[in-house]
Amino acid sequence: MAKMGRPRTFDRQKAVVQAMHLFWEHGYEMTSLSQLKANIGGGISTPSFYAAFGSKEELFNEAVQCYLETYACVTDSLWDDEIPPRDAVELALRRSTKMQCESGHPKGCMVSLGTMSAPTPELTHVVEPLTASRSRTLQGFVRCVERAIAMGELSKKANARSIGIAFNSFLLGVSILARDGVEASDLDASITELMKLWDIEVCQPK
Amino acid sequence: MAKMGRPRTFDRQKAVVQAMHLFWEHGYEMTSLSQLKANIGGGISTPSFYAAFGSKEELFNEAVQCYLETYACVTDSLWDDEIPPRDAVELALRRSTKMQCESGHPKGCMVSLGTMSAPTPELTHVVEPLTASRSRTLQGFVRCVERAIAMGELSKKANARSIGIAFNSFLLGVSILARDGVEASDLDASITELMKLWDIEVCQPK
DNA sequence: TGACTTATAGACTACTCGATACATAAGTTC
DNA sequence: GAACTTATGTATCGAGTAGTCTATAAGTCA
Repeated sequence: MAKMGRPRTFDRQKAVVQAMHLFWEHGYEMTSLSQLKANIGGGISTPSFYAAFGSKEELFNEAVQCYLETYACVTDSLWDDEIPPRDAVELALRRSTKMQCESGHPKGCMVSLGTMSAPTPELTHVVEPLTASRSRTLQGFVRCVERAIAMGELSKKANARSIGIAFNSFLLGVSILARDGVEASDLDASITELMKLWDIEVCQPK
Repeated sequence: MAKMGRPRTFDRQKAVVQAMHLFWEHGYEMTSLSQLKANIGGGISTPSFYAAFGSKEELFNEAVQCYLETYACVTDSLWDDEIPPRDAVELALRRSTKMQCESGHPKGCMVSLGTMSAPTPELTHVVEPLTASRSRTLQGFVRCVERAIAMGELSKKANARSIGIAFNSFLLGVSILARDGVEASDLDASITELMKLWDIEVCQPK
């Protein structure tokens, strides 16, 4: 049975993607309803917007969900136990950096740059999924180091949390550098340097 | 000769510092005139604000200048040729991280977090001093690595720009981690790990 | 055909934004 | 004292914010 009532003049899923790009670029608060309406299916009216999405906040949540299910997957290797931990870390860094510098969408990572998106305490909950995702990624890096220690690849003396924070902090910084226009090749080369941090912790053969 | 006219009811320099803290926390756009007025000397009126500072943008510029001349000095070691380059890098990282986690002002670095402060192209110039400062800091890190190579401390094969980007990206990430509530001690420990990146590039004695 | 359902368009609400006009208050200088 | 200078308070501006009301258009179902 087909849907009843007057059909929508725009593609709802495409609209969520367009909204995601706007929120990604400008943050939650700085993306206005006018911008969103203007960029959805060649422009829609206010009631159409509210009928389709409920509110700005609900659309933001959908956009974040969409981001997490697509672009954010570049760091999935951090939780893949099939991949050797060193490769998992390097893959996450290289894939994420490459994604953040791609054309066709805003530079940087929506999750990282979302720190400033809701500067007032009342709006903290809006941006909570982003905070949670950052926390999860940090845990992912730490987890890989822990796995390497458990496997005997890294020394038992290695500080998993400190090393994990180092990799994670580097990756967060990439968002800002990508926004500032640093070339993807430069960032990729700096990952090669950063990975030496791993190699220096490797257990020396006796 | 004392100043003519009715005296101001608030301390202008203190007001700039208070404004700096607000801009630091919320960014340029998300800091409203109401907030600024309310937080200056127990509350001032609109005309008093404009008489004293000209406009929101001019006050922001003053606040940025104030930041650069005070808090931002934590990375000054990067341009101090009296300090051995490795120490200069480590000092900049540790001092900046410590400052970013201090209480008494917003967490993170105003310069780093200012990326998102002016999301529209028309406002890019407002935030230009912050962009310039980020670029300068990156150059500072690269410069230290170059100095170490010239001194023979680091291998001639070392890629100064890549290594500099790695240190700089880490430090940019610290702003986001500090906002997210990561402990200063954890960040400091991760600096210890990161500095191994330097040591691995050191010329091996033959 | 007519009842039902959903989306649309235009007008409008209450509020906040940054910024200004005008009259007045509070000082210094002569 | 009067003239001058600067800051202040009240009241307001036009624009933009998120969101709502009412009526109508455009479909499906019986």
